[in-house]
Amino acid sequence: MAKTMDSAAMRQVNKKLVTSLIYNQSPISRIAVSQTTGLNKATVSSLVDELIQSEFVVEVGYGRSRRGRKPVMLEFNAEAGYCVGVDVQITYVTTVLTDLKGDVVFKAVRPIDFSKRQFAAEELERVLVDEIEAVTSKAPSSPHGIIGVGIALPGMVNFETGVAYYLPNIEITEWDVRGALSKHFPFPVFIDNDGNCGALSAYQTFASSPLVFVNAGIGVGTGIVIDGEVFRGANGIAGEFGHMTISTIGWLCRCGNYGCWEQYASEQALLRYLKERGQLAQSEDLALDFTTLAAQRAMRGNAQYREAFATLGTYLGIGMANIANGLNPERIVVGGQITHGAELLLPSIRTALRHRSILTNKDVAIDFADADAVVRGAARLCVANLIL
Amino acid sequence: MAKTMDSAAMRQVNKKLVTSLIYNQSPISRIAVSQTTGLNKATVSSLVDELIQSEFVVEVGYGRSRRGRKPVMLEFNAEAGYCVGVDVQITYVTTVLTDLKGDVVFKAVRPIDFSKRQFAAEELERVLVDEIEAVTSKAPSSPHGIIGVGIALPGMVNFETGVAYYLPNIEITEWDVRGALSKHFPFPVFIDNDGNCGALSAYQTFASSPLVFVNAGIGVGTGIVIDGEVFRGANGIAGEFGHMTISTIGWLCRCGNYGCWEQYASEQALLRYLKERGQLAQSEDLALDFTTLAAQRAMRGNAQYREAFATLGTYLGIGMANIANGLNPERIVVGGQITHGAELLLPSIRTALRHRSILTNKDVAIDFADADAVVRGAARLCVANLIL
DNA sequence: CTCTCATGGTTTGTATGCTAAACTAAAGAG
DNA sequence: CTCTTTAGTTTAGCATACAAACCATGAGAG
Repeated sequence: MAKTMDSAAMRQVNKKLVTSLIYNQSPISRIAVSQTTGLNKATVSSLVDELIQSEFVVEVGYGRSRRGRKPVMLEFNAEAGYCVGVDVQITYVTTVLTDLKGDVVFKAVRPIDFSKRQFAAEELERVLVDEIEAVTSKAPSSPHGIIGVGIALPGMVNFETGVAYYLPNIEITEWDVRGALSKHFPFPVFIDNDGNCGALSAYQTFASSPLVFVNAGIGVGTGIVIDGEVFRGANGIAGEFGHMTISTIGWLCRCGNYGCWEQYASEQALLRYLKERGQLAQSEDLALDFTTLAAQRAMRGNAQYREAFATLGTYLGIGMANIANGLNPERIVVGGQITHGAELLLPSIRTALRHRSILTNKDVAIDFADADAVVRGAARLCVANLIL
Repeated sequence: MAKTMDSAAMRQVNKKLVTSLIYNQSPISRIAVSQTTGLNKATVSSLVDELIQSEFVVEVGYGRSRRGRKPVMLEFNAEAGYCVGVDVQITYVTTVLTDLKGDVVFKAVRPIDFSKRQFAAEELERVLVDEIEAVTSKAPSSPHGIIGVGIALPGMVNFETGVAYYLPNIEITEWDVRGALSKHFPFPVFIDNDGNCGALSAYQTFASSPLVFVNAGIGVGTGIVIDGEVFRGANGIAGEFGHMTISTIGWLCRCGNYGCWEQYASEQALLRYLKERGQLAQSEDLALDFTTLAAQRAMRGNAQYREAFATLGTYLGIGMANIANGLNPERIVVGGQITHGAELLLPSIRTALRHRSILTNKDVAIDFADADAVVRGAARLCVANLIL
């Protein structure tokens, strides 16, 4: 049943609203909070008192006013606690410690090539426990300590249950990540698809709604954020636009289908475009820094490389146009390894969008995320679910 | 700013919850409402009193209980008021009067071929006013009278502002429908895209979330309902999956793009498939009952016609798989003229979905809507926005 | 047929949390 | 120094939900 309201729930709603406002608009005075939310200033004072009590908010001196008493400025206390974020990729695991504002305090990258051999879930579990322990030991002491850990996984996961259905490449199925990790840690464990994590961190940066994150690396995944919430669909597996058919008789995809977008807009695709142009041997395989190096060559003026990126951009744009037509997002953010070629891709992405989407979607805002987007989004899971 | 809560808002939330429950689960007792919502029975009694006072709910006798006092059964009073729904299509305008439950009380179809000549907005306005007046005069007297009119339009419209951006085929742009009609009627006027209206009526039938409605007629439009709310995107034009590229070098679409889904999954497409198979002359054009007649031939065993429908079904399924992968809907409902060939289409739709979508999306529920889905959804706009 | 008790629904008292308005605090202007 | 403006707190009042006591009703036991 949908949620009922009572005074406790009412206060919770208002408290969240005030918290979010202070979080996003610091420094801000009580009176400004009252005015922008519409809440009575007495109510705001009382809510702020609670937030100060719990140390999530601090008073940071006085602001300006043309006449009369100066406002007391409030700020969200980023150091009230810390979050752990983990990004599990096929070739490495990145772990970060962030403050509550999402700023990275400590970061560790551990190379592990899941594509080389079969990994057992227990083995990955030990790696994760190690990395999380290493990172939490770096956390400064704080009122709330480590509030939680968020884990971004490359595959189909259920955020609600904490179970990973299926991680392709890593070849792990039906793994209860939350159950496994909760045994080791006193704080809550969140898991999500890496595309969703990227979307969450992009939302923190841009606050656009709806926002679509396109995670283009070895494959293509997407995440959708609507009104600040990750959109998960009926079974928690929404956002797999990477397996959208854009060419009915196209390339065979690892999913068994033909003509999936990810066959045309991923690093794998870039590799193929370069092979087609005779720039790489057929035996060549994806290295970790493949796109970075390819982008460097293209930037140095190699016409074949530039064309390969242009082609990739066109196909990225075609898929983005499809999504734009369907969801009419306010903004699309591109992340993943492919962003190393951002400047090379953007013109052809824009062209494809203008040709292939309708009305205002032609001019949808496009941005590129930085390399840490996914792992910061993973850490963000804690803040999004526990505080805001 | 997001919404704040006060006691009035709290009551409104709870009242809506109780209203919806009675609306959907009639007949139901106060105690059952209390138990399923979790609201205190005193609260339920007080809310129900208000609903009875305003005549939206009536007591309809006693239910059963194993021992003790019999429960007083409550029912939503479908005759407390009436809604008008209008479906503007290229060849006709359908107008219905429905009760608050959405049952059609009166229906009128007026053939008007917008494709034959240029229609001015004023001309269409007069038609709509005529039809709405005709239909409202049939409304039985009721406590709340006509609560509103909802208009489904085939094009890009802004639900919030009541302005139609662009109606292709009818060739009307930037028309303030709400402003024009509000002058003539005392009740509120809602407009929406026909796909969204279909989605809304499908949601009433199935209550699945997320739900996608695919409106396949002359073109293909879609509507998305998430948690009972139509998803409209940033500018109110979400749901144009009909212009999703499924073949990058495919047929030219009227939108200027190549390979749009609607070029492969609409009645226009069926016409082309039949021409390709030599079953129709190249000069043949779409008649109003084209698909109905074609389906009849196919059902009578004409192999060429059957294949044409199978091809159409495959392409419908490809687009549906794309949407399913991206949105992971609980259910996809197909509506529009194409549903006259439902039985012929379903097997190939299912096959395409199984091949082209991932995990649970392979088995997403598929249903076909009846012919009145869009116009009932238009009427539903009133109930959805004014009562529930 | 009467008593008991389970079940449905109402009444009453209380707690919570919001708002409005009065009040206090502080600072610039004249 | 006083007035006025702005920020924030205190107080009083109100709406609403909840809990518990209370009333109403009917089936089953005896």
